[in-house]
Amino acid sequence: MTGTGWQPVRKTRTFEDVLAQVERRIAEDGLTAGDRLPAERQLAEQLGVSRSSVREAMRVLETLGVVSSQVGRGPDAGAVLVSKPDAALTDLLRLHLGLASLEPREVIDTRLMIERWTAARAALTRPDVSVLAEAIAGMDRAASPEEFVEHDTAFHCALAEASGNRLIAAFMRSLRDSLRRYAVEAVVRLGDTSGLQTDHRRILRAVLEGDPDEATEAVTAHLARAYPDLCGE
Amino acid sequence: MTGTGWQPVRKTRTFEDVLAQVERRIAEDGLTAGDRLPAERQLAEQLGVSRSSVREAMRVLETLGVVSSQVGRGPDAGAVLVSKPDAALTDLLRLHLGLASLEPREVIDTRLMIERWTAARAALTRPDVSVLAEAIAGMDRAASPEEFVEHDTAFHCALAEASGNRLIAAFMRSLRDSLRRYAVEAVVRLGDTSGLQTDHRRILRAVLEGDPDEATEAVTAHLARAYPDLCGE
DNA sequence: ACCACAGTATGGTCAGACCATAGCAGCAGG
DNA sequence: CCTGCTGCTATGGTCTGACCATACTGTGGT
Repeated sequence: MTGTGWQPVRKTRTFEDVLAQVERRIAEDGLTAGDRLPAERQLAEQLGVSRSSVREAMRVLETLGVVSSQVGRGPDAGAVLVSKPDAALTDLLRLHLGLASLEPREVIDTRLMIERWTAARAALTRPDVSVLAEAIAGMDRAASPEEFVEHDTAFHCALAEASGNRLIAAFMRSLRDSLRRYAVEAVVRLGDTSGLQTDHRRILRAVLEGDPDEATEAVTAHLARAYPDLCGE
Repeated sequence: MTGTGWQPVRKTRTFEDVLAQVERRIAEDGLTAGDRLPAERQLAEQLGVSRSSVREAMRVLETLGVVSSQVGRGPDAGAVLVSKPDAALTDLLRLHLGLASLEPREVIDTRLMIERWTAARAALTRPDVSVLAEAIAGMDRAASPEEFVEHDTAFHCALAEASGNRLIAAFMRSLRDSLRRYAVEAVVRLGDTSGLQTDHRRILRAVLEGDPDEATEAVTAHLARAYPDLCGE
């Protein structure tokens, strides 16, 4: 694993073989989140490799949010299959942003794309809007830009959850994590948050009334207000 | 690293400390793709940890598409910073699909979202369409569903590249990799690919004429034809 | 019934060794 | 002077075996 397309003929490393075996076992045995993997020493013996190689494979799986390792003993100890792609996506975005191999504009553009989609979807599914309303109230009470952004994140992530697509929701959470700094900057730059709140209420109203086009329009206007230099086309 | 939000108070493991140090060094020294990291043994000595811990950290960075390790000696040997998020995203999607923690419908929905965005963007930027035309010609020549899907993937990925957003383009490539099986199934199920080709030409025409709304409409109709059971809302 | 304690399986870390690889430096021969 | 071979060396990749901290498990005493 670790990439299907690779031009170099590079010999597969031992830990990659372990990864392939584990993945095969997951597929064949139909393992899902909550199931346990064999212990490291046991797996090493089964596959005829050293524990180091097994550990490196575990590290990869852990990075991808597929397993979680717990020390100690008992039913919850050892390597357990989980489903936490959020951390992996967050790390991915943060590191590539740090490497300057992704520009903020690209990440913010992606966020706009996701927001438009989730808003329209949420308007169609008529979700429970109490979380959204609570987030707006939290922003009203916020005493600092950081606190405002915290509730703002909750609002937009709740919208993403409401869309019913876990992949897109996970992506949204990771994007917000990576963009927290820019979000705070945007709030500070604006100074007044009343315009943003007007947008939030307009989005909430559109979702409540089940009007996907209006919801899309509302989030577009919202992000254009927050990042005026990036949303002009 | 490995996730910013974590409720358990778990003691930071050594390799996580190494990751944090490496990430700090990347940020402080302004390292970018192409720069070299210290050798494993050297890094271990500098940080006062064992080589195993350094290696586990390297495995994480490699999984996230941030470094690439080359054996041997010389300027290209050792751990080099790269920027290859594709493999990481592909592995992420494939594993979570295998774990049944993501359903195909969610991944296909995500694809629809991205396609609509990239088509509209491509129509606005008026890209070089020769690659798109060549992909369509390749599909005309295709002798098998697999070959057809190969050129189809090239077409849609080229559209994503044309949008100018590397993050979204990378996501698109990963989605196509993960969905290859479903794409082939869809082509086989349809039997006749002339309808799909009509769609492709319509998309190309919309991009050529710089009509983003028509481009969006065209890809939506295209995916509705390919996955009729998933695109009804 | 409860509690204290030893047993044990787990992941986490370390030290040290060996291997294959691939560039590099030096030397021998033209 | 140039060319080609050869040994050196730094690199990642792997293995072994050890030790630690942790947290459940079972036992025995109260």
